[in-house]
Amino acid sequence: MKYWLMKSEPSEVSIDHLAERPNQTVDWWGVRNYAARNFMRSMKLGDRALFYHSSCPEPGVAGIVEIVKEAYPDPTQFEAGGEYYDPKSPKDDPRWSTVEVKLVRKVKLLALADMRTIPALADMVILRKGNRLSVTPVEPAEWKQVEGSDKQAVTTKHRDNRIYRLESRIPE
DNA sequence: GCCAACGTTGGC
DNA sequence: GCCAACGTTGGC
Repeated sequence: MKYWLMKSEPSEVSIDHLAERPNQTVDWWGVRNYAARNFMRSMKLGDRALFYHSSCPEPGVAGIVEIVKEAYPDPTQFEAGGEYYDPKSPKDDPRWSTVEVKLVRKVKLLALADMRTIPALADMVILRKGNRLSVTPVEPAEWKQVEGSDKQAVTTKHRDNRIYRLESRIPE
């Protein structure tokens, strides 16, 4: 299984759109960049992706999604007059692809500003200067770091005065 | 709104 | 194939 990061503008599709429709899959149409497209074409069923909010007041990782349908031709490239129409895309060899995802879970927002302070994430593609790719690969160690970032360590003192640490998931 | 960084286009 | 001009992304 591979890991990815996929950007979405919350004004278009936010993590709450997915959370409100838990069983609905989301078609990731509209990618018009070859590098991002190639990453989508290499995605496999069951791969997971960080759902990233971009171009918004607080950019960052808002959730985790799973790939539920592998790459197929993006229908919007053939919609004449549409915003994503590409007249140069051959019908018999479509230029643009899309995948479908579904929500695994929402996470407590891991803000971009905070990601920059986490040493384990220093090499993330998304954090590199000038990076604009809307779909990027994520290293397993980076994934582990982000995936666990909304687990809060709770310290409890018991009667015997020993200290126990529990991992508890923060709601939302 | 600014601007850095990158991708795409098209003339040559 | 080069590269200048232009367009887009996206954080700030």
